[in-house]
Amino acid sequence: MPRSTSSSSSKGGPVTLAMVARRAGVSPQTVSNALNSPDLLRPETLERVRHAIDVMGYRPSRAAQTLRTRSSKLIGYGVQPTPAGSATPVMDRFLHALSQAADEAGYRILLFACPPGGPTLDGYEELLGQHEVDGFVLSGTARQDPRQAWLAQRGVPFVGFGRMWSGRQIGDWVDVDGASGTDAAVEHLVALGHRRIAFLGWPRGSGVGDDRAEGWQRAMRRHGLPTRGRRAQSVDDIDSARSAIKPMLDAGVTAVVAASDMLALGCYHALRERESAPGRDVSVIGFDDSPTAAILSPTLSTIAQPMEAVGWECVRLLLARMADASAPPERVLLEPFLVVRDSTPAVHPGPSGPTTSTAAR
Amino acid sequence: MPRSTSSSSSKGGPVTLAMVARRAGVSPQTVSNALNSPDLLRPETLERVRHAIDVMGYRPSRAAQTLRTRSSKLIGYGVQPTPAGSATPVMDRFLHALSQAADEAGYRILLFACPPGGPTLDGYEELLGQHEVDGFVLSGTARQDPRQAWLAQRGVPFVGFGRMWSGRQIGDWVDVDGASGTDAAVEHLVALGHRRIAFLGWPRGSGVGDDRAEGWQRAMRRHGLPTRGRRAQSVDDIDSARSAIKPMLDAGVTAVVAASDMLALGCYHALRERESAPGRDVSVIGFDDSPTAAILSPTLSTIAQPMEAVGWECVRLLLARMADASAPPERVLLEPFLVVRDSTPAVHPGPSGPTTSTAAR
DNA sequence: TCTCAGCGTTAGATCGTTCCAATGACACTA
DNA sequence: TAGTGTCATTGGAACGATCTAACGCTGAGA
Repeated sequence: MPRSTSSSSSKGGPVTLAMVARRAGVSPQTVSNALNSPDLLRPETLERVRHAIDVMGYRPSRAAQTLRTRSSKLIGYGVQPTPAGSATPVMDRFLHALSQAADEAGYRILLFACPPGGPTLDGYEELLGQHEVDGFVLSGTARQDPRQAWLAQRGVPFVGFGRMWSGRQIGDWVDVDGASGTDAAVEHLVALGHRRIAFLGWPRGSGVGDDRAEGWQRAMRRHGLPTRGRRAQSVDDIDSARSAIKPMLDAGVTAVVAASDMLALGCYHALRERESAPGRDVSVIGFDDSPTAAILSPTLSTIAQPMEAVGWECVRLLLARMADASAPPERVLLEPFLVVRDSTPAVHPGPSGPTTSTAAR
Repeated sequence: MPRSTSSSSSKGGPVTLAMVARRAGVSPQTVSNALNSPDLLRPETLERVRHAIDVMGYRPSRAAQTLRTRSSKLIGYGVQPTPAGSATPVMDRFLHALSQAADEAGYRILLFACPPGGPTLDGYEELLGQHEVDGFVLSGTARQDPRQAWLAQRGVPFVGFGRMWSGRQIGDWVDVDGASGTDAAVEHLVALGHRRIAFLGWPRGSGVGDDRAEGWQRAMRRHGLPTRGRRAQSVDDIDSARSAIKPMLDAGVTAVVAASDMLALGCYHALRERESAPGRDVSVIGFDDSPTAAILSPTLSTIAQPMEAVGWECVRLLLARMADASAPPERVLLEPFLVVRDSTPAVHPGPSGPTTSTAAR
């Protein structure tokens, strides 16, 4: 393994295609072909060129490639600062998956700062104007997000993490099936013997929140369980959540499915206030698997979003879109998964007792 | 303000320097000068060129600039996935500040995936080989981090977020003064009337942990308070922390300064176990201001790291290094700040009572 | 009177790569 | 033998910017 990467520091500039060509006794174009269309070369020539490349530690210059091919192999991603204490707590996983998936396809992720307020188009325009990126990954796509339409209009490939909940769907996106998550949460609780299961969600109108509520509702109906009067709503704040869930606890629910870990924590507080214990007296399931969930006491069962998979899928869809701009839009809905912890113990000793034939223990 | 940015989509390719030159009635080079050294142009020519640039919506092509100047205006940053439940909870703030600061200087941040284990050099080598980046920002610099030496050896500009705790200092870095943070924590507690203040840290030998311990120690000494037998240690895990702090509580400490929020949470558990209440009976201060801190009950007072400032400083130092490779290394130590919450209430009704003249209220 | 530095601008070469059209060598059919 | 086609390779021209050296002219210093 020669791999003398030091050659770049041995003499003046870096190793160029022409230098490799001279050494291998071929023309520059042949070296280019050896890299981009190896099947055009005769095997022995290919071997010779490859050897020269290896010995000299040659790496093509991205700048020159970009200039010539008009493709930077860069994907733009706008980082927004976390608004407050919540949201995207696992962004690093997403970003890691994103760059890893990009890397494997020969792309890289280029960051740029999105202003804290709503996402503006300035940053996107600038990156495009300078032909710096081939496409974008959007995240935190809100309702009525102007970016999708703006990008679509000028034919820029993009993929969103998150559906558009209102208006016409534009472009490709990857999202997590919140309904499926809360559905699974209900399934889990029913299997543990619960029948009076409340849902603590956000005020109606937020797409994500309504989606999560819907999964709870459909699972309840499937099991013939009542949903009327079992649904509470609150903004994503502990104290609001605490008071919002009280009536449900008064009504004797034995389990709560919350639309976020923050809301679930509100349940914890409401329970403690009435000297009940989360987990022991009332089971609680959160959503998002925030870092906090694992260290609460009792540790919080929660629905986790497969952030790595989201990252991979974003890159996959984006590459497909860049390969074929006219392909029909692709939308991927990923399944979240339930992380069972201590807030949903296996034996449910609540007032109603187990009603299904779940094997205890 | 014409600013017809649509011109790039009106006809074939993008607007080039030559096109602007033709329109302004000057040579391409003059347009280049208008952008890079405006003082070379006669004011009227400058105005004419600028007008043409504006009307045509011209933006220089980064690829061409990079090819010619051999400077990509890109800064590399390796994203590591969060190891487990801990660390880098506020990475998005850091990244946002980083890209914003870079943007303002005409640079951008390029991500690449660092393997989960130790940081390898492969990624850095590849980015350098292709001349994709002008410098690096390193984070999570561990003791004996090989990257610093490797980069320094080949003259690549870099700046680390985090000191090197062992071995010779290499290159520029930005770090947060942990000792100053714990010092401030002790100051705060003393002002509230506490005198028996314990420190719960990590096992000796970790640079960061020892640094934080040192601040507690020096502040205690300054106030003539005893530190012997007041220092507990534990790995960053709730249960370990809980049992580690027990002896201190038995010894009657009225406040605990912890080296991390996780350890602080261990204190909470230890206190509850003995039917004491964090905040009411014993004050607790954590470190890092993780998202969890604000939602614990009682909410946890904690030392927050100025992540935005760290980001800015990283970029500042890196740019300085790129401008002058032979300048003496610069090291920046930023002050963390105390976020006062409910775990350190103003009135300390512990067994010893307030000893200083803090206004009760 | 002669030299020379400075003025704002320009022509031409250059960075390292890929695209396009054309090359020569070779085997195949007619 | 000439014609046709395929294959592997090549020369030259972009891509869009910046760098260097020089343009013709003016006014100051010798």
